[in-house]
Amino acid sequence: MSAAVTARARARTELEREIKETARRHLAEQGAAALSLRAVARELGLASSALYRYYPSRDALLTALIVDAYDALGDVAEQAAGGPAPGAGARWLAVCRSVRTWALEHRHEWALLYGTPVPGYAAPQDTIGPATRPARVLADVLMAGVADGTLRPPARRLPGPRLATSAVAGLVGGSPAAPYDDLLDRAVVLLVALVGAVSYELFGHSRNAFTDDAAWFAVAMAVAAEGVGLDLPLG
Amino acid sequence: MSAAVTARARARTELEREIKETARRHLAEQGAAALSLRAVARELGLASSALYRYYPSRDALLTALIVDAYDALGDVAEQAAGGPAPGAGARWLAVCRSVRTWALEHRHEWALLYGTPVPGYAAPQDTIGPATRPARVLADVLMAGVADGTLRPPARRLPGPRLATSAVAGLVGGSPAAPYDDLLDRAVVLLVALVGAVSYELFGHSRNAFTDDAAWFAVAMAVAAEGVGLDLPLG
DNA sequence: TGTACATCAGTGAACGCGCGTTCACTGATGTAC
DNA sequence: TGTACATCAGTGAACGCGCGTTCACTGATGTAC
Repeated sequence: MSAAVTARARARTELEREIKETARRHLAEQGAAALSLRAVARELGLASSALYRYYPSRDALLTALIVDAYDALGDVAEQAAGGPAPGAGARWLAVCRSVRTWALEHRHEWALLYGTPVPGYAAPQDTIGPATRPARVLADVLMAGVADGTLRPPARRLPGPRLATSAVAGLVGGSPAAPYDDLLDRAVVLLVALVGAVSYELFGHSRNAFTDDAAWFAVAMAVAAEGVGLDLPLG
Repeated sequence: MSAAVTARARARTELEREIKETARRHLAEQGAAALSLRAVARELGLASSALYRYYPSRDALLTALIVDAYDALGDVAEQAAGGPAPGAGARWLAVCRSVRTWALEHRHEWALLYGTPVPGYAAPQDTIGPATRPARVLADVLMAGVADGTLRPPARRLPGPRLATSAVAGLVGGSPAAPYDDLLDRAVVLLVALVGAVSYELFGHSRNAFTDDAAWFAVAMAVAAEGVGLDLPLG
């Protein structure tokens, strides 16, 4: 047997998939703290020790789930940004809405990405790339907005030195020129408002505060965007 | 013996304090998930069962810590709001800074309040009052800003119906009149931006993004406040 | 094509750990007369 | 002031639970000649 892929290799790939899928379901139902290798093995009818042929530790499995979650969220955001909406404001609003929807459908995965860090767990290198995808999406939308004029320059320049590092500037291919030279410092507020608003709702802090959470979310994104020179098309 | 307070009662009060203090320290060092009754009892030289004379369950102890944390944060925010800074913008910036400072000094307590909800733990009634204190502080600052004219009315009215419920309106003593009639919908963005920015930094998402986290935080609060008609005095 | 050997997935028992909670108990503290 | 009784803080053993990880093993799958 050597038909490019052996039966053993196929079985391995398949079980690898099943393990991750089961783990993801447990994560979705109980949260990261309750994710246990033994429980996953039990459900798959395996000895718990068998999982160590696939992941060297619980943390490794968790890392795989984190990377997948960042990628799923990144896909959703990129797709929304690439939609037909005209202008940076409309595109950003579409991104925000898609992120919120994904978060509502994947509460525990959202918590894993943006909630309290799992104690004792240090995110390894592999997560860094996927984690910056939403920021990249924002960067692209804003740069397009600068290019097509749908991003207003700020009314006045922020005082003091610029604060965004070259890591941030790298996302937009270098620091923008005047009159947008304080754009990077401003822009991260959009990310913070997005993540903050979603977490605020998801973690239960806006309970009983609004008659329509989805509508308020859009308002919040629009209000935050005003400070960045972006007009989000409401209603 | 009945000198108003018996020796037994004094001992009880004292031990109650020690339990909470020890629990709070464990929480601060390890996070909520790692908080264990047995560990607290061990450190105090007690049998673990002894704690049940003081708290009927682990969750009850956790609730006490949550209430205390909300109150500590509320104290800090109220004090900052009552400071000498003139105008709503300066006062709100002072509040934001004090909240951030408290959060940096009490990371796990912040996570307990605004991070991922503890799975299986349902916040009881007792936490609701203390939890709304920061919102009350914001409400007071804004109302003072309306009164003294340091809060700009918005350039244009938000489209659609108002979304804030009467629970929110209650914080400012009823819905504000024109031209501030969409103020409540806008204002919650300040809260979301504050909590969002602090969590973003604390949970590690802004690592390597800024040369000066404290300075950027102020910028972020100022940018968010522009959409609410509030000028924060930077630099 | 057939055989000898190497690889590797999965097993099951074990180690060592810590947890929340219950319960019958003891002995000290407080109270009523 | 002294005695009889009630209250209550704290004990220590036990119940029942689940976890991550290691290790020597077996038997099937794959490979080289």
